[in-house]
Amino acid sequence: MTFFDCVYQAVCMIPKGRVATYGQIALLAGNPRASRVVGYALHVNPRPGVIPCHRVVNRFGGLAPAFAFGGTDAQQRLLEGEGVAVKNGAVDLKLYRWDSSGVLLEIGEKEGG
DNA sequence: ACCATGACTCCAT
DNA sequence: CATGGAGCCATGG
Repeated sequence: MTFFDCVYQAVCMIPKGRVATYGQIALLAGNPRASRVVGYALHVNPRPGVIPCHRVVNRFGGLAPAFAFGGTDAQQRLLEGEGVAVKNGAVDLKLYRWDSSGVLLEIGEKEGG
């Protein structure tokens, strides 16, 4: 089990029609400072089609400059297909940002009981 | 084995 | 408010 795997799991937790930031994924993965590694984990994206990396954006809601499946355009199309409006290559986090706080609590229960 | 790079983000000045 | 530095983990030469 590597940090990458944790990232993939966290990304898979993102519900449809919502988006999450690298910071959130990094936090769920266990390292709130590893946001950079999260991007890299998605960059290599060993499981395209299984990992909804298109639901991952930066803290500004900006899409990825090098989407693994095809490109930034592909990510936008996927998001729009889920009902997420994309403007100028970015989404409204205030509208679509996924509330991972609930998941954090679940993790805490598993960790500490 | 070592050095450099990368879909980022927070902190200090 | 804007700029610069550090942290994280894995991959490639």
